[in-house]
Amino acid sequence: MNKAEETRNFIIKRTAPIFNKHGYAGTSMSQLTQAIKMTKGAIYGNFKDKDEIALAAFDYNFKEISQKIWSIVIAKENACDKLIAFANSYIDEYAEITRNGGCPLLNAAIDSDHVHPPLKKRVSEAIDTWTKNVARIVYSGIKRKQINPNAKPEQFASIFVSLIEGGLMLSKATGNTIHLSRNVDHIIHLVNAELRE
Amino acid sequence: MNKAEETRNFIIKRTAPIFNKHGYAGTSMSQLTQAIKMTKGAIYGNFKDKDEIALAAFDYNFKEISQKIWSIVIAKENACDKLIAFANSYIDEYAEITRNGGCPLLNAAIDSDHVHPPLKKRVSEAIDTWTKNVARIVYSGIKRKQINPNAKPEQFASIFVSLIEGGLMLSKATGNTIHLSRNVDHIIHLVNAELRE
DNA sequence: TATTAAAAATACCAATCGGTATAAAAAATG
DNA sequence: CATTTTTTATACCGATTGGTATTTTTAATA
Repeated sequence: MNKAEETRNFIIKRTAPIFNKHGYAGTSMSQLTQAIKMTKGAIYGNFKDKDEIALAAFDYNFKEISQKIWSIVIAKENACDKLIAFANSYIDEYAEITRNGGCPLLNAAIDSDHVHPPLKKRVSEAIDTWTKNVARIVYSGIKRKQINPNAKPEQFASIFVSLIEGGLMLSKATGNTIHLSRNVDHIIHLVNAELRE
Repeated sequence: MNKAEETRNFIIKRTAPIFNKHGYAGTSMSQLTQAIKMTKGAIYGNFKDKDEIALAAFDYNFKEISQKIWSIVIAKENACDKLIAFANSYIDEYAEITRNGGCPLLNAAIDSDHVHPPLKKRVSEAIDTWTKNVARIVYSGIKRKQINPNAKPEQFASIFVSLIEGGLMLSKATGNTIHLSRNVDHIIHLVNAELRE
């Protein structure tokens, strides 16, 4: 990794939480130069414009949390256990997520709309992969006779993701983790009462 | 209503969707003057600063949708029917909500964080009243023997609001209403299968 | 280590930002 | 209808915006 790649990664890492906290319009170049303790020359030498950093920042933020969650999920054998571990990991990671400005998917979904079409497209794709991954766990569970064959994977995926994102929003906005906790409890209840074979 | 009040209301009505779509930082005074087809004199003659318009805009947006939904809810007698009508009204109003830039509560929750403390406080209060209103319907249903006494009103309220907000986010971000539909279906299922006596 | 190539710092750009002081216009009031 | 008061338009403010051209510094290479 040469110097350029090194600083490019450094810039993304340092500015990613700023974009996540303040949004695209709310983040200024001066905030970024302050955060990286470098000048605009360093930024514009490695990025075309503000848009390119914002997109890279979203990719970074999303990848960071995805990898963390996914490593927890793949460690479980049973499909139901995967889903429960998935949901519980948001409780475990809640402090870290809020420290970085909240769920990057939720933030970018709201922030990008009417403002940043390429970012909006990326958010839409990220939602698709997320819901499909949840549905895939359910399908796999059905095939392996761990989950009730009458289960509706896509329906469950929408509910699952909505409860996580909605819970994160409510808890972060009110400063009360109880909303997320209740939602995760409900997910676990759904898995055990309606999915588990 | 004198001229000042008239234009104040006019400004709020016209600028409210702009703040909802673009967020506080993403909305400029020039966008506002363009929307109202008046000059800055008209704005600063009726509002102290940008903050004051933003807060008034949020109040307006939230009140508009709240009144619409609430009028549908109070028309029902049975607590379970109230909850179902409540959830269904978001399906009916989905087009109108997205036309105005999405759910003002969700947008302001994301937008205000780390940026606009007074707006964040208002969002937090709005969430409290909303969840409490849902819980109150459940409590009332229990008292009137329409809802299972083992129901947990607060838990249900968190889930209810999360499914609505999460569904709105997913559907708006992906351009696919199916997520909101699935969530409303699940709410109805919960009401009929776990609440209804 | 000398030379070349790349990266970062500096200085600067027009445009726009939110906001204000003042002047013109319109509304309220006697 | 004349006068006063309120409301809106105009002109302007310093500060900051994202971005660029150039110079200096640092890294890579022969």
